[in-house]
Amino acid sequence: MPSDQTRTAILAAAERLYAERGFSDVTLRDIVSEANVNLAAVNYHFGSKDELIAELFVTRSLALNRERLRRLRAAEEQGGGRAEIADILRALVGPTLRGCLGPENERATAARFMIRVSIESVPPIRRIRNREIDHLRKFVAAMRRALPAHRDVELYWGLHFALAMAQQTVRDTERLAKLSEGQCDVDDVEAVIERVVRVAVLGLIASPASGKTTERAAAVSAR
Amino acid sequence: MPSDQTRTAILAAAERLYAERGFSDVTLRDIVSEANVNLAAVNYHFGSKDELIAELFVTRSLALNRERLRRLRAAEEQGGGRAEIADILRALVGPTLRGCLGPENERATAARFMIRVSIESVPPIRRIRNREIDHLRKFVAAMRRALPAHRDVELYWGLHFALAMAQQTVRDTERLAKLSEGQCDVDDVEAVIERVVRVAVLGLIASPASGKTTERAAAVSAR
DNA sequence: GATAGTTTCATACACACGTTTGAAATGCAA
DNA sequence: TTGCATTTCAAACGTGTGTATGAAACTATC
Repeated sequence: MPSDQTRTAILAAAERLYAERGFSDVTLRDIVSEANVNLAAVNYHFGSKDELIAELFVTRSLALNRERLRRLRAAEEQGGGRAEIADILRALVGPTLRGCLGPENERATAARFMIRVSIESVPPIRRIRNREIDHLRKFVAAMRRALPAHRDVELYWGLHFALAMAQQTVRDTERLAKLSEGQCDVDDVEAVIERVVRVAVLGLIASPASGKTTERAAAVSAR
Repeated sequence: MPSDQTRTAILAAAERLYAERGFSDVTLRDIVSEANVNLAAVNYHFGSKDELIAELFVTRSLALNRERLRRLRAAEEQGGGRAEIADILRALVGPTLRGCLGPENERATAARFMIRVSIESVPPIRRIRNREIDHLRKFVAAMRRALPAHRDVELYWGLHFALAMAQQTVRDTERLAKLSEGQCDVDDVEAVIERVVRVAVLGLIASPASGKTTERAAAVSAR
């Protein structure tokens, strides 16, 4: 029975450091020092540095996608098979933001790591990352049901922008804080989520390709 | 009189490679090979790898900021000192997108390099990057004049989201293309700019903090 | 408690990196 | 041409990296 104590310690330390400093700036020696294990332990338990990164990515990617889908299904179930567009986007960006922002910095590591992944393209990740497309397609399908009058292009752009705002908020919290001199409260995660969702929905609803844009946008913005 | 032929070749090659593959994946040997110069030339002309990056960044950063400000001033002049919010955001995201997207890949290098800069935080850049805050503050000031009823926080978020959508579009063109199976046309740069500006403006106008959100959002989306 | 399998450890290897060196080549003024 | 400064070049240096090795320590089964 292998005691995966060392394994776990390595994974935790690696994720923490990668999230903080990025892949290229973290060496195996940094990781083993942080995890208080021997240098050779990484290669013994994971085979190589790349496989360690890949394992981290697969684990977190699956968890994030599962959480997103869980919330999407819940929203669709509640609406009898058709979820509101706002709820769909909330299911998409919520898990990412919740994991990255907020005062409690412990759980932030996982999602911050995923953001790193979306930035730096280390070889082992690029292969796995194509699966994300399929995952996102499920959200496009849900959006299609929510906004049947919209052309697909508009939905793609809407999803793209929603993710853009969420990820950039995580990535560049520092700049936003400096620019606003702390006025933009990133600790209130739910408020940030609503903000992202609101703008994304507005952009979708008011899309020039769909009819009745005026009333729809007005209805949303009046909430 | 120093013939800066080598210098220029190094700068061009470095920018091209950094834009393509990021800083950490490009070695000096890659650069000098691409530029067809000797390995020692980099240290002779620039002192170190970091100083080469810094020089690239300073040059491009100044150029981008200058272009942005030029367009902002033009918009303000045309409006008699007060520019429309859409024109302000256009002046902000336009130069970035124009430099990065579009079919002609030659000029794309410069802006794509700047995007890399905004992603990877190599030490020499982090120092210089604080100046960007001051630059962005000028746009906040212009936005304040355009939307005097808005609280500053809303303006910060609006600017943040506009930049987010622009930068993510540049950064993740590939994912958007794959997801939409080529339906999202990123080659029509001006259309992309309008798309980003429109969504950002909608988010600002319909901001819950300002009065009369409904009519404003309706007016914009009806255009 | 002996033994086989698993895990840890100190150490070393091979390599790629940024940088340095000193000589050769080049350009330019007198 | 001569003399001097600038620029190029091949080669090497030192360092930090991921990985490999083989012995030691540990664990569990009989």
